[in-house]
Formats: sequence, C-alpha cells, structure tokens
Amino acid sequence: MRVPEVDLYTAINSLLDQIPEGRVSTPYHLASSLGDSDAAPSISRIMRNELRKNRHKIVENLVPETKIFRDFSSDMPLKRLAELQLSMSKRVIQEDDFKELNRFAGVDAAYRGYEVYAVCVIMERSFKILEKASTVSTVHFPYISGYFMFREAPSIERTSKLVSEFDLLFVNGHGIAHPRCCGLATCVGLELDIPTIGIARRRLVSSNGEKHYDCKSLLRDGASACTELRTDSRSPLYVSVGHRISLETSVKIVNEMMLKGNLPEPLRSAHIDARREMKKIR
DNA sequence: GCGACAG
DNA sequence: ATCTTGTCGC
Repeated sequence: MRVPEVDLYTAINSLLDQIPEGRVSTPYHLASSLGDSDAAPSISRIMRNELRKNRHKIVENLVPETKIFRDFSSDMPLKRLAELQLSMSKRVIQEDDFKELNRFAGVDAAYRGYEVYAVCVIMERSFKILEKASTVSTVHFPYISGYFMFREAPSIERTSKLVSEFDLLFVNGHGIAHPRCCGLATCVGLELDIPTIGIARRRLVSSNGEKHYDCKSLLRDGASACTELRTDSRSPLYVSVGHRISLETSVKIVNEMMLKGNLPEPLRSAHIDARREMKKIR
C-alpha cells in the first residue's frame, strides 16, 4: 500500500466550483466536505494565502444560514487519507532494527510557491559529509496540520532514493507523535523501509499521547510519544520515533549529532542546502 | 469559554 | 514553509 500523490488543490477547487452564484460557504463546511472538520483553520489560511481567486466564495464570519452552501458532492479525501495514516501506524516498529549506525542521512525541503526543492545529505558520525542529492518538483497538496506527509513525503522520498545506502534518516517533522501516529518521519520510514527519526520544533500532540485518540495502543503504558530535548537554553526540539528505532536510541543519536544551531547536523545541513538550492535557481 | 495545530 | 536588511540580544 503506497501513499498516493493526492492533488488536494484540485479537490478544493472542485468544491469551490460547486458553490452557486450568490451563495457562499465557510472554511468549516469546506473542511467537513473534504472529510475532516479539524482542518478548518488550515482551509481558512489556504483560502486567504493561496486560493485567493475564489476567496469571495468563502466567508469567515457568520452569515444568514440560508446563504451558506453545504450540499457539496465529495469523495472525502481527507477522511480517506486519515484512515490510511491509521493503517500505516500499525506497521511502525518502535525498536532498534538495524545492523550498524555509521552513515546518517538528513533530508529537508524548501518552498517557493508550488515548487519544492529537496536535499538529502549523507554524513559520517564524525560529521564528514559523504554525499548529497537534490530534486525540484511541484507540490499538489497544501500544508494542513496532521496531513503534512501528503505534501512533503513525495519529494522527500524521491530525493532520499538518489543517494547511496545509509543507516538512518533524520526527518524534519514528527514521527509517531501525531494524532494518528503517522507523521512525515513515520511515513518515509515505512515507505522506504528504513530507520527514521522525527524532529520537530513544536508538538502536535501531548507527550503522553493523550491526543492520540485513534492509536493509544501504540504507546505501551506510560510511555511518551516524544521527548522534549533542550540543548543549552535554545528553543526545545521534539524527538519521536519514525520507524525501526526506539525513542531512547533516537534521543541518544540526536544528542550525539548536535553540533551547532538547534538541529542535528544532518538536518541542519540539508536545511541550509535546500534553502540555497531554492535561492540559487532564480 | 476553550483552544490555538509538524513544515 | 515563505515574504525580508540589518540588527538587537542570549
């Protein structure tokens, strides 16, 4: 079961096209019709910043109920994708599952409009960079909290396949510290069948997994979904299991790979390079 | 009044 | 994430 490359921009636009002249709808009704009312805040932002052309069809404030169009015909893509995340989460391996840990990789993406520049870097534990690869592609999925993997996984995976074999991949995004226990790092780990560690600057769910409303069974008794890591007095980093590694080992490795800044070196390197690639091509 | 959301 | 120079501060 591979993760589909969904064109959600087209899905949203086809909903907007269904709104008759003189009628309006709301981010909440759009999100519900896409299959997840929790996505309403994201839909609101997307209408404001990305799909401005149809912005007049959407109102934030309450209007007379009869004005609001809600009879959308939709195949509920977000509902389908959320179910996919749930089923994927059941395949996560939260134990160390690797032979050796010599070659670390980090992958990150930078955006300019709908163009995404991704870079994957391989380095030794000594921080010596061995290899790099980059790609440029087009995104068809907006950023929606909880569905980030459907925006970024395609380019991340494509780029990570261009470099030689490595033992572990650092990913910029949560692993199982996700509402459905399937963040970007977990998705990439499962799809490429490699050990991955999820790194994020903000938490998506409470550390004890309280908000893992759909997948509590993945967290044994009092275990945490992620560990808050503080290097010096910098802003914290949230580390979670992506795939084929334990949280304990993940934290140990992340600490070991901290060099400068507040990201483990493979990620920091990939982040800088992705940004540089993005700036360069213009 | 509560909650506020990875990149 | 991105729009954005130099600059104030931990």
